[in-house]
Amino acid sequence: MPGQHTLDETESQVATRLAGMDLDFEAMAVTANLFRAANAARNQMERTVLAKSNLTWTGFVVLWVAWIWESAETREIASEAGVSKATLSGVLTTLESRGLLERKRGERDGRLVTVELTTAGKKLMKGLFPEFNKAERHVTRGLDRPQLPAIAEALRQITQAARD
Amino acid sequence: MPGQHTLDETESQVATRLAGMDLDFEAMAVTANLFRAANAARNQMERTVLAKSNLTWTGFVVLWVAWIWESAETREIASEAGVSKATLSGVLTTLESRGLLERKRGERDGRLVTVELTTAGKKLMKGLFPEFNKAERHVTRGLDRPQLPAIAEALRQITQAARD
DNA sequence: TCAAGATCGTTCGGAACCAAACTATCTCCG
DNA sequence: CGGAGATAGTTTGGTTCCGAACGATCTTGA
Repeated sequence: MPGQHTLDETESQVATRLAGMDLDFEAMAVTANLFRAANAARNQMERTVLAKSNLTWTGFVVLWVAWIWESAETREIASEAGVSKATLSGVLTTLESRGLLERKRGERDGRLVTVELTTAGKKLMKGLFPEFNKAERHVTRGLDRPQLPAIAEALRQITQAARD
Repeated sequence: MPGQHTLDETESQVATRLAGMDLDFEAMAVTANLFRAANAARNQMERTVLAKSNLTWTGFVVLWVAWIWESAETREIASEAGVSKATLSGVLTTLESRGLLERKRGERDGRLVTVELTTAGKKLMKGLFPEFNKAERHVTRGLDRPQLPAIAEALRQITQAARD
């Protein structure tokens, strides 16, 4: 497959190309591989799990958050899903039109909108999530099992550090 | 800030909500935090580094790949940047119209297109990348320094495992 | 040599994405 | 009270994003 570089090739090219500059190469390696890993995992899961249900990544995440919290306010969902409220608004419209969730105006506070899965939405998630989890196991299969919690914790630290 | 959950709250809600199901919770924690971390880091860097140069994330990554490899074929760039060739085509048009790079038809193979940064593009990257690296250091500052290479390696493993 | 098939980048249609502007609602305090 | 300001979600305008269909170019094998 010409034109394809291995991870090693890329990283050594980076090292030579940037040699002499005052850079933190270890931090660079962590973030570069963070994005690569997230991207590769996301693509893999879109292809193998989500495509057959005709769901986008964001659509799935939104459904997931609403499913986990039984019922959630939109700004919670936006925050958990990592999208802007503008994006969420559109995605909710899409999912609502497919009958997977419902919007409900807040009764106590008329500005708020609460999201709840429909029966069809719940059914979909119940069937889909175990498959999704299989894919999660698949993409982490190269890691030492006992190492897993430490890696999750390191990633939490990055999330924390990036939030300010 | 009502409607905001901490990471801990979210994860414990997940645990109770999915209790009893036959799931790999440790793999789940790794991937969930992988996406959270990548998202948070990306948003942080877009805001603090890229916004002032009016660059999108993908635009920056594309420039970065072409910069590192001096000159690159589009399918390389698409692969490294983690976007489809369709997306790349549009992004290249945008960046080309801003005078940051140039497309060149392959001479030996008329199907190929090679991308090269213009002087302006090189100058931009030379000034921008050190700042970008500062942000990389920033988002990894919560990690134990000696641990960094191991984390990068774990992320490489995930990338590898997700590629099939 | 020259069709059949592979491979490349672009185009197309539709969803996702965001910042900024906007509407509606609530809160606070004079 | 009631208006000023804060907060919530939607709309708008413009880019990014992808799969699928498409032309153009190269490769292969009879």
